[in-house]
Amino acid sequence: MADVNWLDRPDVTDRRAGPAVIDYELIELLFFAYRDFVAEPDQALAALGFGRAHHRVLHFVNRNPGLRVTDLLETLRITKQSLGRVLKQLVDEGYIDQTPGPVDRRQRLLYATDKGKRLAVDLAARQSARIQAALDGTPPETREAVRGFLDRMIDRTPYVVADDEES
Amino acid sequence: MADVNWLDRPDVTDRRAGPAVIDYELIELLFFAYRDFVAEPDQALAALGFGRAHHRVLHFVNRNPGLRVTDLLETLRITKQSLGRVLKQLVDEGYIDQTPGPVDRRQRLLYATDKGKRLAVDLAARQSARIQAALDGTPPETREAVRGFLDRMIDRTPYVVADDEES
DNA sequence: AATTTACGTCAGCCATATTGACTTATCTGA
DNA sequence: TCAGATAAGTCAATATGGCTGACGTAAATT
Repeated sequence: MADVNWLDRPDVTDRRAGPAVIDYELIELLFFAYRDFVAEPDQALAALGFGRAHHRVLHFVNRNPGLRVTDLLETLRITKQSLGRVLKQLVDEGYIDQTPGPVDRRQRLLYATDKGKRLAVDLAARQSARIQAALDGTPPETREAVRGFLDRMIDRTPYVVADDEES
Repeated sequence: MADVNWLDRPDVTDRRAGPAVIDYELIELLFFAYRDFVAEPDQALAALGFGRAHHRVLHFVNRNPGLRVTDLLETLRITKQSLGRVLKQLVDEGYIDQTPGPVDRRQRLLYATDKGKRLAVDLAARQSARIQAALDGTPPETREAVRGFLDRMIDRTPYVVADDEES
């Protein structure tokens, strides 16, 4: 059952049709790192009957009190219907409050309740601990290099929400 | 519709119950970076009637010719039944070949076909291009810092496959 | 010969996403 | 003022990718 030694392996890929060099190492490290990065919160959430989708919603609401539903849709890049189900559960179970926007009363501004804050912070603390362990003993430049790299991995082209109607 | 400026925001979290400092910035950058990292292959795959699951299987088979089904299960950390579905499609549509193990004939060693290799390389090239763009203009230390960070983000505790029977 | 292993399969379930169509309330601009 | 746009919610159907549980079969191991 010898482990497959994925990391630091020779590149045996047929690259006749591809570019000169493909960074398989970082591609695979990103896959494995992200897999384990989300696995820990997933476990904690499962005990509450929640999933990854609830985590994302609660996280961004907690981080941005008074967030509008539309903002959440753009951030998560999911549809209103997908969000609806998950958000409803979080509201019903007392993790998130909705209040009408003071200026635009069509809006339902979202706030994490105390219970919601506690869960959000608990999950974030686990993930942060993993990050800090991975940075442990490295100079500040390491975190800065990682920060810059991840930042530049993000699409900067403005995201357009798939037109629901108007087509 | 002003964008929510997620990055570099003040930490408004109630941390009474949490650790002194939570690295929200890297937590969120990881989410956004990974979201966009997989979104591009997803689009290309959708045109072929495949999904993210097919991508992962094809990728690791292509990278490790002669991989056993068991190895793939450990790498992806999914069940045999889940793998079965997507693997069968990839085999049926000529992206992956299965051949009996020369020494242990119970094994079905997996190989990407030429067609499979072409798709795998095409997808990897897109992801690699994104990575290279994110590293563009940075010194070699940046890639090394990222590599080390991601590597240390991976769980090192040996993964035990959920006992199917033997319980 | 008995047991274990590698792999596959049937059946059903769940979570998360999708598209499309429609409603309600509210805001905004000509 | 009122027509149209916008914010949000909802119903229904569908797809994908996971899961558990239960079996089956062939081949290797002890």
